[in-house]
This record gives sequence, C-alpha cells and structure tokens, in this order.
Amino acid sequence: MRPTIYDVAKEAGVSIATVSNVVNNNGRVGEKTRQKVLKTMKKLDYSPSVVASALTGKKTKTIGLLIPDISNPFFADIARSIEDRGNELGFSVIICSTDNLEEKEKKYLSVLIRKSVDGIILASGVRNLTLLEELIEKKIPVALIANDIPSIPLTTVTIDDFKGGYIATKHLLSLQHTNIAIIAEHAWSNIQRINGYQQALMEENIESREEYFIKTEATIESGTKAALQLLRLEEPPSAIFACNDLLAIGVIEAARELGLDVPNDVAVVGFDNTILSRLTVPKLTSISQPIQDMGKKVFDMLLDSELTNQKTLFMPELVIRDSSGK
Amino acid sequence: MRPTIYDVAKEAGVSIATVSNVVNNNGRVGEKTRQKVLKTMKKLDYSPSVVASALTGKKTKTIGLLIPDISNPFFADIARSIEDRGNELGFSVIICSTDNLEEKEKKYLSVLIRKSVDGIILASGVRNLTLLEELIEKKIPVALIANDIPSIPLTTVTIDDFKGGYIATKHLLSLQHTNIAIIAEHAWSNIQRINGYQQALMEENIESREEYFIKTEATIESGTKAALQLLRLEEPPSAIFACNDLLAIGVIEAARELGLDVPNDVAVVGFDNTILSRLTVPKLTSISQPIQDMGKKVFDMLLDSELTNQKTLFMPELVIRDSSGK
DNA sequence: ATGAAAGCGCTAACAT
DNA sequence: ATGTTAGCGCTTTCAT
Repeated sequence: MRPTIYDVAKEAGVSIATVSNVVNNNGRVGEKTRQKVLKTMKKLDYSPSVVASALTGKKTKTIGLLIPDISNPFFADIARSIEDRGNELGFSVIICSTDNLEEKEKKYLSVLIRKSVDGIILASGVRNLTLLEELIEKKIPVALIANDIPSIPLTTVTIDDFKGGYIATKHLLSLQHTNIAIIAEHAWSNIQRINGYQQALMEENIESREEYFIKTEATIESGTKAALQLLRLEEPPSAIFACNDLLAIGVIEAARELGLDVPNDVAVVGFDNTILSRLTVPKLTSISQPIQDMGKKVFDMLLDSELTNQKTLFMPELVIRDSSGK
Repeated sequence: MRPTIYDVAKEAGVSIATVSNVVNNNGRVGEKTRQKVLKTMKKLDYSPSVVASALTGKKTKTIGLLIPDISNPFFADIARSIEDRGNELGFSVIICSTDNLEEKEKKYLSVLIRKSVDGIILASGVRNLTLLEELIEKKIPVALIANDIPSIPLTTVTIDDFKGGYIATKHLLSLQHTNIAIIAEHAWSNIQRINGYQQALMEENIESREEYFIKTEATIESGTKAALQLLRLEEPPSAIFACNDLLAIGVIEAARELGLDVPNDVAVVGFDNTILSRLTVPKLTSISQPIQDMGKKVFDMLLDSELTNQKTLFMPELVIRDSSGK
C-alpha cells in the first residue's frame, strides 16, 4: 500500500496536522520538525493523495478539454499548448474528442463533472447550449478557445477572425484577383472570417457572388468537393480562400485533379497555419494563430475568476508561402 | 453545492446505503425503493462523486498516457484510439507530452501517481528505467504501445517491426533497387525495423553499407539533413527507407532541394502511414500500423491483470502510393 | 430489504 | 509550534 499521512506522522513522531502543514507549506512549523518530516516523507516515498485532498474541498488540479478531434493537427496544437500551460501550473488535462457529436459532448461533460474537474476548456462548439448553461449554473469554470458562442456571456480567447478573413482576402486582392471564392465550415469563427472577406471585397467595390460561397465540413474531402464545384463553374474563381488548412489542402487536390496549376490557375489561401501548410505542394499560404499564447491565456483566464466572461483577442498573421502566387 | 448522497437519501426517505446500492446496482433493493431513489436522483440532478468513491478504494476511472508529443500526428492517432476505447469503458485519459525529456517523464509520472490513476500507458520510451520499475513496484498497471523495453517484462502492444522493415525493403528490392539506404531514430522499434531491412538485403545477397545507415531524431528537419548527406554521397542510394513518415517527408524535401525526382531519382518509403503520407507530393508509400486495434487492445490489456506482461503483435501492412515508383 | 456506523486520506478549525 | 478532531462523500460490513 501507498504510505499515508498517518504513516509519515507516526514514523516522524509528529501529528498528521504537522505533516499536512509541511506538505502544504502552511503555518508555523519548526525548522527542525520540518526537516524531520521532509526526510521521513522521502524515506517512505510518500506522495499526498490528490483524491483525499480533493474530497476536503481542495482542487483536483485537473481540467477537461473538449475538442472535435485530437487527431486533427490544429486541435492537437491547441491541446498541446493547453497541456503545456497546465503542466507548468501543476494541472492535468483530460482530452475529450467529441467529433462534434452532441451525444459525446454530453457524455464527456457529465464524466468531467463526476470527476470534479476544476474547469473545462472548450475548443469545440457546443451543440446543446443547455449543457453549457448547466455548467455555468454548477459554477464550473468554463472558457472557450478559438471559438465563441456569442449568445452567452463566456470567457473566450480567439483571434480576430474578422481580421483574419480580411487580410487573407486583401492579400488575394493585392495579387490582382477579383474572382475570389470562399469555402467555410459551420462555426462562429468562420462567420467572422466570411464577414472579413466580404468587407475586403466591398472596399474594392467587388460584389460577393452567391456561387462563390460554399459552406461545408472541415475535412480534406469536403474541400476537394467544394473546390471541384467552384472550379467547374462557367466563370470559375481565380482564387479560393479556404477557411482552414484542411479545406485548403482539399482545394489543392481538386486543382491537381483538374490539371490546374496552383497558384497560376487558382491561388489558394488557407487558415490556421498548421504543420500541414508546410507539406503541401505548393506550400500553403495561410493565416496563423498564435496558438501557444492562446493556450496559455485561456488556461489563465479559466483559473482566474476575475477574468470570467472577458474576451481576449489575438491578432492573426498572414504567412505567405507559394500557393497564393509569387 | 452539488447534491450528495445524503441529500438524495433524505429526500427519498431512505438511508445512504440504499442510495449507494441503487447507484451501483448492488445488492437487494426493493423495486419500489429503487424507483423512488432513481427519481429523486434525477430530480436533484445527482451524480456521484468519483473523488469520494475513489477514496474508499474504488477506481478513479482515469489513466495516464505518456507520449512524446501530442502534436505529432502519429501519436495523436494513438491518443485518439486510446481515448476512444477509454470512453467506451467509462475511462478518462490524461495526456502527458514528454518531449522525450526525462525530467518531464518524471514529473508527469509523479503527478499521475498522486492522482491515483488506474493505469498508465506508455507510447513514448522511458529514459529512466528506475521510474518504470517504481511504477511496477507500486503495482500500478503499465502497458506499452508501439514501443517496447525488452530488458523488463512488460505488457506491450506493437506491430511486428521487424516484418515492417522487411516488407518495406522487399518492396524497394522488387523495384530493382539495390542501393537502399535507411534512416532511423533511436528507439527499440526502429532497431527491429533496421533488422528487418538487413534481413531483406541479406536474402538478396546485398551487403548493407555503413554509409547508407543514418540514425537521427524523428523530425522532418532531421530527415532532410540525413537525406542530403546520403544523396551527396559519391555513390548515392537510389532508394531510401525512412523509419517514420516525418523522416520520409524530410527525405522528399531534400530530394526537391537537390532537384531530384521522387521516385525516379530516389524512391522513398516511410513508416506509420499517418495522414501526412497522403499529403506529400508524390504521395508517400508507407507501412501502416492498425492503430485503432492497437489502442483498443492496449487498453484492454492494461485493465486485465490476466494479460499482464504479455505481448501482442499486430501485422504491419505495405501501403503503396507514388513515392516508391510505379 | 434496509439502516447504522466505521473508515478511506486528507484539511482546517480549535485546543493546548 | 504542535496535536486533536470533525468532517468531506462515498462504500461496505454488520445488524435488524
């Protein structure tokens, strides 16, 4: 059996309160006693049980992270940034890949509650707002990253998605493109990106065309399918802004399928600047999010009740590679 | 406050023991009482505290997963497969990205112990074997996936890496290559792959040359660097077997840098068949591991003490794409 | 079939 | 400065 605080106390000839005090650096403990206890702890290889201490009202030092899919590189990056900050702070993170399925969200959430996590970070949308409201009602700290649900006041960390869409489109515009299509997924962030795209077009007095706008899922296949549809239009776009890298990769594949050259026949800009954008041929121009900073920030906001329901916005950056032209 | 078992008991007019019994489907509880309790639980939105039940000796229903880096797609896939199985079984998984740093391994391990996890799955090597031995001594279930430490009896799930190396090389051989180089990282699995490579060469009476063998880290950059070195040899290899996809991608980049055509000037075979292998140009021929099955299996073995220290071997498969020839 | 009560390992008053 | 003790929410004998 693992040694308990009693074992240490007995062996060191002190009370459990004293042991507890040295473990937690609490209160007044004589230096000699402290040393003795410390030594005994080491000798017995004692490590305090988080389970027991949590039962007395202390934190569990673990948080839950809901993401659509940990095997999606963008979300893996987010997970990593949050994990890193957690590790610095002595927190563990439980991953919950929901596949954007309401049922899984529900199940994961209830498990996290039963485990008394200290907070929950949502990197995925939430289909069932009632679930979210229940969390808030239960006073479980919640924070969102790369994601927002404007209908509820929530702690969030995002980039300025509007600006992201705007600079992506401006970039294409600066390359003399006027027929710019956009492929997006169904998410709040993407709506902002679309708005940014439209704003950029508007500033150049270019009308945004219905047929240049496709909404789909965030997968390579969907990107290919959407791009195929766009590129087979009577008047196909000369540039496509894909609202995430997976879609952009799909676009590049579609172009290859049609024997079209990227960027000369179609320019492509992605979003998120994942590792994938360095691997495509041609390399993908993309909008980057400062994920490390965002992960750190969201963790800190989650834990600091002063910051509840505040929104912090990071700035996206255009990373020019080869897919958008020379 | 969250309702406790006492609240339910009082509200339902029964004892906490009875509530406990209905929660756990234990013992003899009258059907009428059971219904009443169930209803009260729902009414109060009661969910049992895992923390409290864990303190009485029950499981925490959470395990730890040590991997080098969750943002590496291969490990993200492994994490996903384990998470999925955990979810089916009602387990949570805590991710621990160690970056292969002994210090981080140590820290994560001690945190997992303090949190009384029910088991630990290692997808990363372990630099400090003492740490591992301590886990075993503490009777914490440990299992390895895609990874082995032959010097200690351990529960493991791997593919037959020897065979993986063998079929990769055989494939290249069948394409008439005789100058086949290999790039590997420092890991037990890679040693096996190298052995398989050598066996295949031997069967064709080809001597394996010292200068065709490079050991390095598993990153794209290292792959590029290694490939550059190989391809600048007086007698450069006509084929390179990279022991993982990241290295293989590096090789492809090196070839491009040198203006060499893949597969005509250099054929390339990778390993792991990650999502990345579909994205390269040309698409990467790779050896696949049945990760979903392996994740499920390792979880089951971890929990089943009957299976302790057994080894299960899955079969690798050659996935032919474009990087190895036509 | 149901309840009373001890105990899991720890924290936090409250005593001394 | 150190010890005693009452919980925290649950499981589990042991009674009834």
